Amino acid sequence: MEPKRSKEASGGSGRPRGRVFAFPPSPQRGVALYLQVADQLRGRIDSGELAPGDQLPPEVELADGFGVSRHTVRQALRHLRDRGYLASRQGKGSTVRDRKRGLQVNPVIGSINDLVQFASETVLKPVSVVEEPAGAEVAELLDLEPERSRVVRINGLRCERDGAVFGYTKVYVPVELAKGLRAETIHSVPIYAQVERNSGIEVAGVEQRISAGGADEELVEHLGLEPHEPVLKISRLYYATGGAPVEFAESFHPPSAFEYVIHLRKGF
Amino acid sequence: MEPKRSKEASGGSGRPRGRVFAFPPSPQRGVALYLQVADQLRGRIDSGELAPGDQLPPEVELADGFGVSRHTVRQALRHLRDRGYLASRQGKGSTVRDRKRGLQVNPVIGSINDLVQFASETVLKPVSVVEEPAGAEVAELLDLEPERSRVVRINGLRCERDGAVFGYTKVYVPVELAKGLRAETIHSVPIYAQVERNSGIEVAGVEQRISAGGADEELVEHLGLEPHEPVLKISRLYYATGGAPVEFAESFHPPSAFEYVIHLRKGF
DNA sequence: TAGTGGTCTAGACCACGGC
DNA sequence: CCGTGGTCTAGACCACTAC
Repeated sequence: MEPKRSKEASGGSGRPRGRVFAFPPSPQRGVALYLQVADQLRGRIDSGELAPGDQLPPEVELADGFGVSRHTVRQALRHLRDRGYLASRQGKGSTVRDRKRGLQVNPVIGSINDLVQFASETVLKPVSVVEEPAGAEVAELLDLEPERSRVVRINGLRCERDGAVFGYTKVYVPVELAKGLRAETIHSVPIYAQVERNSGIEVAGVEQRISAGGADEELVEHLGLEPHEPVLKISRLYYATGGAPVEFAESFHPPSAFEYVIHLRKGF
Repeated sequence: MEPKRSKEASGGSGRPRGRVFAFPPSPQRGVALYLQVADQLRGRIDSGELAPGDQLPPEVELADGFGVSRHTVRQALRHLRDRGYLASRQGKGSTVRDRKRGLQVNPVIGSINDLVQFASETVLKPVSVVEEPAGAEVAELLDLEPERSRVVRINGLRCERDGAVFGYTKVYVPVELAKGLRAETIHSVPIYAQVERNSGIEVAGVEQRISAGGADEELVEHLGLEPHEPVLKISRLYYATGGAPVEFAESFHPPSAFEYVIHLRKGF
């Protein structure tokens, strides 16, 4: 017994005790233990120390190595499994999965939170920000008058936090809703979130259409592709509670750098 | 202590002891306790006894009512949360979600049932059915031994009921699971459904990866595309309850003929 | 038979939300 | 301050896989 530890963080933080898989410098306080464990493992995966196909040590061994209980290790593994990093099979073990950069729509529900999560893990590096008349297609989608209505268009590179580019995005926002858009925060704060905050309009949903296309000059230039090279095209229409469109975005991704993963499970 | 229970099922099954939320008739043996708890709760939700917006009893109370530990209750709640039935907030409690609206309805494909629906509305016109050794990639995905294991491969055209072709599909099934596959029914009965029926294995989920690629000779021939023309590529890995892969399928669609639409709505 | 993940219990402290 | 979900420990048995 005696689960006492006189803790300070959520549920307590760890004290190094194990060996091989222990926390290197010092466990962060204030962060859930299982997240620290998951981060450690994810780091080993991202760094290539654990390659796709590799088998993880048994849970009990991990628990011992990290100096945590097996339950905590399992929580960490579940976290990584949910995010596509691992696969586990009873009686066999857990193995590292091949995970391209991509949007994971998880368990069954693709909630908008997945999108938020995804956006917060990536960076939009603006290439151009212009105000212009809405073209026919954009006007149609945003419920504006073609040519007469004006939109703010933001083109930029989709990057990982480490700078790796995995896509090119064009975002269209009606000028009226783009008032408070700050160029300085575009790279880190999702545009739809800024629009939400500035306009008071709440984004209630997103309609995504996934298709394929060939690279045009713009993509060739910014993504270093060959002309007409196949790219994954994802267009998103954000709309407010009443159904009014708020923002339209098109993203283009080289298939080698991005994959859209959807998990469907048999419902009840 | 004394966690002994001399059980027969996985981790033991429950014995009615609680009151309000106890198991009515008799808990099924052989089914995980947390699934039985989840089923009970889901029943109350589906029947309307627990309506959207309603708050669930606290976890400790549920645990007491069902006569299980809080951990088991939490596992059940997580199960339901993952499936869009519930939302939980620290300090507040768990509430029933409006699953109709809260879940992204996907006009094309959204849950596994939509996939069934989709498959039943379309036709697979077989071009070739062959038995062959599993290649490296397919063996990896289906958890088979490369070259030694054999698979049945079915290539065919995806058509609307009216005959319009909108894609090309390659399906791989381990020979052991393909025994009862009848060529005559391939066009109308989804292959995974036939595998299910013949093998007794139940498909529990599907992992879909959406990407883009260029048309190869096979696609040029059967879909009438230009070489290297961009196509939408969707790979599906069907797996059974334990996670064992059952079937792998690759579909290729010209962007002009097929679009993947996903609708996300703001949950809590 | 041994190893590994899956399930379960009993009990405890912490953080958040509202009173 | 209290109630509720979130996290964590320690220990145990079961089921599936492979040897």
